[in-house]
Amino acid sequence: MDERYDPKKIEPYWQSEWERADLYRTREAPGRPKFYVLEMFPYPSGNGLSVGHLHNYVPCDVIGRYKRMTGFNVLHAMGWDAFGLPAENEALLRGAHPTETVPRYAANFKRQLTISGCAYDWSREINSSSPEYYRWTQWFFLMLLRRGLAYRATGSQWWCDKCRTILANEQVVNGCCWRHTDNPVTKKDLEQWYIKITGYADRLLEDLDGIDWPEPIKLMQRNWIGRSEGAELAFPITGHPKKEVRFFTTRPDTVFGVSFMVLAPEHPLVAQITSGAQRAAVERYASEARRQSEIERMSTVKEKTGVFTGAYAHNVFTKKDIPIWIADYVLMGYGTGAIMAAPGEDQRDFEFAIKYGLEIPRVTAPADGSRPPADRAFPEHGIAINSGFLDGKKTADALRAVCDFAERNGIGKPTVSYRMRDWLISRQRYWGCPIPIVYCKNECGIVPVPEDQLPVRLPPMKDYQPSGTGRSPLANVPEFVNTTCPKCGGPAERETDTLDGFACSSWYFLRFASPHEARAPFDRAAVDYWLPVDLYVGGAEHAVMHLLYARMWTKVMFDAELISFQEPFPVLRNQGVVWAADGQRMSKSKGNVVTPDAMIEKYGADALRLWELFMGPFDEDTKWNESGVAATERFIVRVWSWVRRYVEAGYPQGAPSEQTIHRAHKTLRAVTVQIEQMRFNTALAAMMEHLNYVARLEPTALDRFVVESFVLMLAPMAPYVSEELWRALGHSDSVHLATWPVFDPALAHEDTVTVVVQVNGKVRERLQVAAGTSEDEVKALALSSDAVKKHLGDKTPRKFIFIKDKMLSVVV
RNA sequence: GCGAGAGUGGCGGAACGGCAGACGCGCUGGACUUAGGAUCCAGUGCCGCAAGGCGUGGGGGUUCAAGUCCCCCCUCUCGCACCA
Repeated sequence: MDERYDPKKIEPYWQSEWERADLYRTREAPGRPKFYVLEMFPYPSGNGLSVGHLHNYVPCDVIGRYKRMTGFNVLHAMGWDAFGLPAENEALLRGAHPTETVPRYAANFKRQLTISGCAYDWSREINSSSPEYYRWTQWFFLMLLRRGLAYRATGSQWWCDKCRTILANEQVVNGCCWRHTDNPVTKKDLEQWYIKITGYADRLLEDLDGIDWPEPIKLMQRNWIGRSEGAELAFPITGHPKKEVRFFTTRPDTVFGVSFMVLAPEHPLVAQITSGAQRAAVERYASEARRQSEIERMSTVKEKTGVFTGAYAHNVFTKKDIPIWIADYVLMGYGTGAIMAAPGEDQRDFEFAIKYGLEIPRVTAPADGSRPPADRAFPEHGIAINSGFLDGKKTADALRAVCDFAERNGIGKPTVSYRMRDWLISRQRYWGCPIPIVYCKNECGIVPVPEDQLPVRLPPMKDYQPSGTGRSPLANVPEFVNTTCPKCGGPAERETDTLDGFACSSWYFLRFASPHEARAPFDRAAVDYWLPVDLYVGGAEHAVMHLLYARMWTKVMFDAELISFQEPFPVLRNQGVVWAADGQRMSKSKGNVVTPDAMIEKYGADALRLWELFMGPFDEDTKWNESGVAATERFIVRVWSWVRRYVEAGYPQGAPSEQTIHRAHKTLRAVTVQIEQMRFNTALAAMMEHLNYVARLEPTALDRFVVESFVLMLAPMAPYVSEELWRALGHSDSVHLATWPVFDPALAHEDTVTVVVQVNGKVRERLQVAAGTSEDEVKALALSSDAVKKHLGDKTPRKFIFIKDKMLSVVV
């Protein structure tokens, strides 16, 4: 064993030894419990990994290695979410083609993860942009289509007329195009594919209760789904005998207070009912509303605006005709795109009514009998007033009464509305999974590509420019577009849009179970064995979309009887964000990125890993500080010297003191418990504390258990140095195939404890007593203590509170 | 605006309602050294010579006992955006 710890020497050596032994290959092991640990599917960016990314990968690796040592058959694999906008943008800006860059970048990620000591079964590596993979993404899309969960509808997208292409939200900067920052973007209507995720809204909501996820994430999903109960009602439009305004409300009890209605500017009724006199103003307002950038629409300080359509609806409750307005605060995408305005009970309607001088009836009074406030709306529940047959009813009762009335009279019914909308899955992009659909020019219409003809391959394109029509660049490839109809054999065109990248990441966790299965997306037996994922780890930024889509696809597969579980990730944890030393997000443009490569070069991978674990709680944000890596390297050096002295002494089976044995077991207990809880920082602190003690001991005051248990505890966290130390201790098998040491609870138990004596809540004495000492004994000891006597003075204790092995509180 | 999370030494952070500051960084002193940005030893919340007192963003409260529980307020971070 070398005198000096030299990571540059041992890390590459063990790396190649492990590869030679194929150490991390997951082998089927019947009879052993399985554990599937998974990190969120990364996009292999050209910038490579930073030390921030490792804050996810290293902890997962520790869990995987730890579980393996405790007898689990562990699945830990890695793959690439390789389709997507960044690769395409890079191609457009720099001419670097994704078919070349993606494998190169992925290889770089793999290299970085490997030198960082992360144990993946690389034989299971997958890549969502490979035909072997996206063939099955297409297969899933067709399954959704078959089950009535995919449909076409018009949706509007951002459009830059200089790029002559569709823009993603993130490509719209200050209302202008990202490449033409002085060119305002507009909206363009396109026929696109949607996934009917709203049909799963209730299940997605209910099943949150049964999964072990961080509460904030669950809450975000609940808010995103945004279930609200209410009623859908309709009022006839005056002067248009067959037309009515259908609207959703959560407060049907306020119908007697409805003094006007508001439609979304995009509402189809607008064109039909607007009066001649108002037409010009309405059209002007509608087109302005449409042009508004997201930023403008998001502004909360913006004053409410709107325009009268000149048309009236008939409030069937008050029997009054009420004006119909349009306003951009009513959104076409929610409910029916129309509202009944109850300005007395809704603050937005109130503001609108004030501004345009509309009537503000008050139909809800506070339950305490006071009057509603005059200067604002009263949106809380209360008692119905000025409301005909509802008068005197509590809000909840009035609500039901209106629903009953509406149902009896055929003007509406109770309804549930969701904030969540269907998933727009079409992308007008080249670098994505082609949508396996053909449009027949004869009679057949929309025809799915038969499964045996999958995959629809992405054609190689050397130089792709936008089509200029809003279709993806694929529209420029005649060999791709022109095809024959699978049904009638006649001329047909292929769908040129590609699938949203979230489609690829909605099922990848299944693929790792049988990554090379060629006849199906996955092998049922392998999925039954490995899934669901036992521990899923990723950033909170994926709280909603990815996790919701993946959950929905899982439920669809369950319904299709392809799998036997309904939740893909029963346990989810979020790692914290590692901020750069300057407090900003690490990014190449800010020049504050710290790479694992640089840290490994300077301190070694083990030191980097330990610092990733030690720098703070795994799930909390923290700031990068390089001096910590130097500190964990020092820790490793101290372990090295300690073990080396023991090895050089001929690893004696010495005579450790009772205290040494106790400390070894206590540390082992702490580390075991804390790794299970993913509290790596305190686990490592316990090991440091233990080392501070044992490092002073002579080798003859140690034994194999004391030394080896330490090396074994270190193994998941610092795999290289622990392998080297393990071999130096005379083992011929890898430490990573060894078994996690077991602590003896009796030995880990404290024999002597410090019992604190408080007088009136202040600590006045500390007594060293045997664990389990009785209250009477402690009391006697305490009362005979000078310090306690001094603070008691001549007062008599009134009360004693005794917590065994902890404290005695004396109240006088 | 709504929702969520967080405020503890010079710094990162520990702490089943029960000894606040584990562990580490930094700093101070010392040892060993030609040398030290190496290693080892000691010290290190604040005030105080000491006894002791004060301390977990601020203010109240519950309790024998509060960083931890309750109420009000302040600051920061993240997420969402007029959801009828």
